[in-house]
Order: sequence, then structure tokens, then C-alpha cells
Amino acid sequence: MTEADRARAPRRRDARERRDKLLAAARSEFAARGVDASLERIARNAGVAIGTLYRHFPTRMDLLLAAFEPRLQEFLGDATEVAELDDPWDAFVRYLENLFRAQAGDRGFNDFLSRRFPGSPETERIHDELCHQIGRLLARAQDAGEARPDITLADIVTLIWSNGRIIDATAATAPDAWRRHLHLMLDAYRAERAHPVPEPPLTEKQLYDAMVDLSKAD
Amino acid sequence: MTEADRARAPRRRDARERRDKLLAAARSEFAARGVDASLERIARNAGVAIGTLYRHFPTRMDLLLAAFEPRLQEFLGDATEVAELDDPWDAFVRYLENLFRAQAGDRGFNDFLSRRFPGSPETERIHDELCHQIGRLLARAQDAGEARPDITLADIVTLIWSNGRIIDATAATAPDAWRRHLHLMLDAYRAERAHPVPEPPLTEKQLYDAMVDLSKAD
DNA sequence: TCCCAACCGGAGGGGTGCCTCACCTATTCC
DNA sequence: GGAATAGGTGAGGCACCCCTCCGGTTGGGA
Repeated sequence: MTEADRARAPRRRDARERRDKLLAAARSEFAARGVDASLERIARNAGVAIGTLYRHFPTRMDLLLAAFEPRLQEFLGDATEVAELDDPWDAFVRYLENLFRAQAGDRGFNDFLSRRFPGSPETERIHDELCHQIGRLLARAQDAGEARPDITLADIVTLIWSNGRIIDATAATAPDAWRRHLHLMLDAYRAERAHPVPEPPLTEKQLYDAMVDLSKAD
Repeated sequence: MTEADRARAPRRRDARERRDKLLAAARSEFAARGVDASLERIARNAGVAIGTLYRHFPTRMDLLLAAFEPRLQEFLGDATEVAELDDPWDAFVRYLENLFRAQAGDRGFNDFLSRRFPGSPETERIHDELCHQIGRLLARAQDAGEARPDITLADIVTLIWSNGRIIDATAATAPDAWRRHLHLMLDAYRAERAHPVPEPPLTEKQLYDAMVDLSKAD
């Protein structure tokens, strides 16, 4: 990992500074415009030439990871706390509220949650971890008889997609609108209300492929 | 409307033919790539020069309208039948199923339903009509005590947004996945044992603005 | 202090898309 | 059949974006 090490800690001070400026600009640009933000804009906002951006972060994914990994790890960490709450339903709801709040505050985060990047083992690990957390919380709520038994992880990911879209639509005019949709949807998830659903959940493969498809947007 | 008339019925036969080819290409391209599809691609697919496209349809909206208006009017017409079904809940569900199926089959239609185009009175009229139909069906289901009273038209539009995103994600891998989400959501809409929701619905203005925001995508 | 490896800048090639306009073509109408 | 004119063409200007490469700059170890 000579590459990665060099990128992580440039020898010269000026290089380290520029790298930090790039990261700051990237975070704010990704937050405002999603993971497909223009790299040239990021370099411009950082007050740095485009070549410098590419020297520090040879690919978009390198920059994305450097910008988001700390935040994502932090989220994954905080989540374990919530997961330990006594009431299984409460833990499930709190986890989703936290997740969606993070989604609502950052379009990059929003995009990131909805997609998968098969070329990047690091992000795949993070996604696996997220799915694992959600799956456990859901299973716990189902075992307690509070969540209906016929929903799966794929349904929650579907909700994440929904939420992403709702956030995109309402970010400027009603930034908390996503909460309403979440809580309506939670009524659908409650065991007491369950009606049969005429369509099976996505299989694991379908789910994975769909997330990948979202990355190769037009 | 000299402009519009001339566009609608060109004097020369070859012009009429080219116009038809453009419309066909536009319909298929919008269906595949959404309302932001490349006009140059459409011209290319129609076997016609870009200048010809602009001669017939000076703005993207002109082309969009010419391509979609018949289909939209047809949908609005068919919908009145469904709306007359005896069971109010059934009518509500059938209407949404039809709407979402149309959304699922055409990305342009999908985009169109989620957005509003304030500059175009024609599309505004269509959107108003759609909202009116949905509002009436919802009110009827609520009056019959079958739909919970605390949801509004804005919640259904929110569902349309959700659905659009789910379709984008699953079109290639599970083209009927949207039905599952719709029917889960319907469980949330049922009046029986509704739980209070911690966030008010969007106001009419918020809803409108949010739909407009989706049109000025980045 | 001095030098060189590490670093930076930004022009430039390649691509896509929007839209216009001057010049040419072909249909239609007399 | 021949003009008048509606209509077609596509190069080209402009604005983005991605990414590379090489000549010039500079920090910091010797």
C-alpha cells in the first residue's frame, strides 16, 4: 500500500495542508451535490489546481472514502449503542431515525447509502456492516412480535431509497418531511396491522444488483 | 398560436414524416432515460439533424408535451372509470396501482409525475387534474372510514416520489418491486389502529415547491 | 546553505450536451 | 415546369466534465 500511505500522510507540510483543504471542500461539495459532484469544482473551491486533486486522490472513490470514512465509522459506532436499547421496537425506530437524519443532512451520505460500489472493498465492508446492523434490529423486533414477520432487510433498504428521494425533493422546503414518511411507514411495519402483501421481497441478489444499478446512473 | 399550429401540422409531407420520427424517438428515449434525455441522441435516433429537431420543437418542453400529452390524457380518462368503483378503498388502491404501473413502464412518465414545470401551463393543468383525482379518491376512502383521516394529498405525492426512486433502483432487476412497497404503504394508510405521526404533512405550497425543486436538478 | 525529490499548476486532448445560423434542398402551388 | 419558400443540415460557439502530463516550484534533509 505504498500508494495509500503516501496519500494518507504526504511528506511535505504544504502538501498536507492542500490535502486537508481538498478534503474540506470535498465534504461540503459532496454534501451539497451528492457523490457525483464535479471534481473540478471541488478543486476550485479548495483553491487548488485540478492536478493536485488527482495527485492526492487518483480516483473519485479515493476522495469519497477519505471524505466519508470517518463519519461512517462514527455512525456505525454510535449505532451499537442504540442497538442495545431494551425495547426492540424502540431500538429499531431510533436506529432508523438516526440513519435517516444523517441521510437528510448530507446528500453524499444519502447517495452513499442507496448505492453499492462493487469495485471498492472498503465501502463494501461498510455496507455489509450497515446491513448487518439493520438486519439484527429488524430480527429482534420481529422476534419480540412487534414487527411483522413478513418483511426483510430488503424492505428496509427500499425504505432507504424512498427516503433518499423524499429528502432530495423536500430538502429546500420541508427538511423534516422524511420523518413523517418514516413514521407512516413504521405503521405499516407494525405486526398488528399486517395485511398480506401481493409481491415477495427482493432477494439478496436483486437487492445487491439494484443498489449497484443506482451507481451507474445516466 | 401561429407557432404551435405550424409545429402541430407542418405544410410539407417530408416535414410531417420527420416530425413523426422525432416523436417516436423522443418517446422511446424519454421512456428509457427520463425527461432529461439528450436531445442530440433523440435527433440521432430519429435519423434527423439536430437543427430539424429544434425547428419542430423549439424547446425541450415542446417536445416533451407533444410526446406525452396523448398518453397523459388517456390516463386521466381511464382513471375516471376506476374512480367510479363502488368500494372507495378499492378505487383508491386500483387508481394507485394503475398510476404506479404507468410510472414503472416509462422513466419519462415517472419523472413527469414527480415534478412540476411552472413555466408550462399545459403540464400544470395536467398535474392539477391528477392531484384532483387523487384528492377525491383519498377523501372518499377517508369518508368511508377506510383510510386514516390524518393523511393528505401530500402524503400520496410523497409516495409517488418514493415509488419513482424504487422503480429507478429496481427496473432492471425486479421490475415489480414497486407493488410490494405500495401494498406495505397501504397498510400504513388503513384507518384501523392508526398511530399518531410526529410530523405534519407538507402544506400545499411546500408540496408545490418541492416538486418544482426536483425539476431543477443538478 | 544548497539541492533534489516531492509537489503543484494548468494547458490541453477527449467527451457530452445545448442551441444557433448561414447555406443548401426539395415540395408544393401556380 | 419553374419559382417561391418551407424545411433540412451540420459545423461551430459555448459550457461543462474527466483525466494526463510535463515544465516549473519549493520544502526540508544533508
